[in-house]
Amino acid sequence: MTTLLEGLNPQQREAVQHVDGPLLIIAGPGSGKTRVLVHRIAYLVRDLEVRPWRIVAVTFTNKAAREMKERLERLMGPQARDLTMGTFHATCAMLLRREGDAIGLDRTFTIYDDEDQQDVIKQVMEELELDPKRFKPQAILATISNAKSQLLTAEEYRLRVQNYFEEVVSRVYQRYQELLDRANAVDFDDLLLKTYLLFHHHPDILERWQDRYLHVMVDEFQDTNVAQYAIARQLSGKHRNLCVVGDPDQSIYSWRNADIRNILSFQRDFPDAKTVTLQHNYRSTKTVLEAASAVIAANTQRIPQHLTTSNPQGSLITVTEAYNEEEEAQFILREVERLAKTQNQSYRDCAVMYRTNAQSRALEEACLRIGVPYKLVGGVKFYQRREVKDVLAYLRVLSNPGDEVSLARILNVPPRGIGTKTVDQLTFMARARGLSLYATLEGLDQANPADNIPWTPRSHKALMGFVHLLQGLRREAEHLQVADLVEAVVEQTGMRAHLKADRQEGEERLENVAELKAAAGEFNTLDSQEGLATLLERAALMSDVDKLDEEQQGITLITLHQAKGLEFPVVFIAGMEEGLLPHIRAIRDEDPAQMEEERRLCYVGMTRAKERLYLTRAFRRGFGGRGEPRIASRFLSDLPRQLIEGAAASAPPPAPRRRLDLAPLPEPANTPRQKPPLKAGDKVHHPRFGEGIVVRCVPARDDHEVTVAFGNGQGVKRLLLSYAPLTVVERSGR
DNA sequence: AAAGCGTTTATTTTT
DNA sequence: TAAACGCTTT
Repeated sequence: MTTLLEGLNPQQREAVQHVDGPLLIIAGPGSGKTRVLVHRIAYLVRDLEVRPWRIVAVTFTNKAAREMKERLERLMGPQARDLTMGTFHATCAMLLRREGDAIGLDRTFTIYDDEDQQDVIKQVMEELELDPKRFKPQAILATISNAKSQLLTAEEYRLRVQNYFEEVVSRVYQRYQELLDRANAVDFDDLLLKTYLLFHHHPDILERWQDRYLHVMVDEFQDTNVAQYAIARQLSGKHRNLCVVGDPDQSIYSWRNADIRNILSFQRDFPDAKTVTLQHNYRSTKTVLEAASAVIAANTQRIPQHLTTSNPQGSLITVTEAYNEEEEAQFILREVERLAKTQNQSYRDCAVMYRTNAQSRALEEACLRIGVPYKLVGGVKFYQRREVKDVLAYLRVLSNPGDEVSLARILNVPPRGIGTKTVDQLTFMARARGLSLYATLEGLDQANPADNIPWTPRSHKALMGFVHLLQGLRREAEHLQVADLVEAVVEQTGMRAHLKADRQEGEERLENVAELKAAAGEFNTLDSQEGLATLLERAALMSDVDKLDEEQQGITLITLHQAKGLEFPVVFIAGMEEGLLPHIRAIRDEDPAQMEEERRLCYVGMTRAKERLYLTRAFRRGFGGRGEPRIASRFLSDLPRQLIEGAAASAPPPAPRRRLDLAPLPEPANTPRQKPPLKAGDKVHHPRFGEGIVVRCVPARDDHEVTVAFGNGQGVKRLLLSYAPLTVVERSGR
């Protein structure tokens, strides 16, 4: 038996050993916080004889939970399986399945994803005769989500309405919730809100769980929202052993309503909390750490950290400018190849990170062209692909016939002659009779000609066929193993035949369906109902990072957000440009808080690197066809010069290269040297922004960066002289 | 009812 | 750019 405290530094040891009362661990990147959490749990179980089932640990992704559990199994054997470990959402789903009865939630409830939610919102808006152009469903949904994250129910939200938009939201929220409740469905936010309400209104139930959980731990605390923190407090309310781990500098999910103030609230709510700070980095080279620290230091709303490392200085950070997106990707892959050949670096050691998913395309294409294997994280999520969701919708209805979003989705999938008009009339009929859609459908079986049926005999026959199909499948669902049920659905609904008929994408779609069946196979050991429920829950709560396989060969393509918590020997961050990182939105909104979050995102990306870090950008990026000229990210200028090699250290870059294997792009109309630099005070004209006055013009690479203040509320723009279609209206006096 | 066509429009991050 | 929408045709 190894000693659990061996090999820990004093601060880590302090965190592991503080087991009585609240504990806040501020853990810098690479400071071994997972190690601390794992050892702390093992210490509790092995040395202090806490029963594993009395510990709950909440992680940010299912993957993190799985890995932690695996490590714990190695330390303490199979009893690690008794630990409660998962994301907030998964943990709450578990609690609600067990206790939901108390708040009128049937255990077969369906979890609605973003797409399902939008369907409901649109339906509600139609019902309330709200113009989706005036009020974007997206925006309404986001506002509702925000309210829920702060534990505001529809009623409570209504009391706080401040303006007309919120008034509209309030009405939609009310009806939206009615529909969800009636469908025995919850959305992501409900998983949290309803858990909170369950405990809030049923102190007896809360007490049972409070008794059970002697220790509550929360990882990635900086990215929790108000509801999540409230639940953590509820659960730990009795024993007060709440341990939270986080790093304010790595808070990057405020757009998902994460509230960095939770850290301050924690200190206020638990004034006796012990705080441990982990600032020694075991991951990165000195160079990487210094550079990242320099970038994050520019944030004003933060507590300064001093990160240290005993790791070697390591190689310089490479900053590269490519002509366009394709060349950027090509540079990255050439470099990957070079490292593989000369540095004996394996593909799986390399990751390319970017701000937006759209950027993955150029990278993917380059991988395919050059023949480098890759693992794409995210993009179009597996469980959200149309054909997969269609099959899942059938399964959801079989499990929970009240799920009207799914029922509406499959009524005519594959096409069976039930058109929008028939569906509308069916919905109307259900409303009129006060029945669910499903009950109305089943009722059609006994319909007699006296009921004036508002559709043609042909439609009626189609509807009856559908009813019988579902009834047959429901019977089979009772005894079939999940994978076989998937098979039955694909076969009997005619989806297989329908997909086969699609020459273009049919094959790929069938493969996806087969993959779903394989995923279902994992739950074949469970009994039919349990297996079905587990598959549906997995489909709803699985994230893409969860599926990332470190063992698999290939470079990783991943967004900066998803990269949180991961590490790679070699990291490329692509698209270091104004408008991308920081994102245009943070610039346009001129919101310092958003801008600081962009900077944190950059920091998170940089600190993923263990040995080598590359920051790349493109002069032009395909956006609406013809590439627009781009300006270097402001974050690049925060890098200490001596840590950088490559173009951006202000040395002139190589002239834009032409790619040989593609048709040459047209040369820009004006090459830099033909255009005399402008001077401050010059009056210029831009076809889009109109007239403006030059504020500044400085040499940048083999070009000039011009800052122009435009009139007409266009604001101040930074442009590249060679690419901006500027014409001089008037020279300032000289 | 369904496929096909042209137009618009909006561009982040995801449990 | 490309997705999503709405309109028209078959």
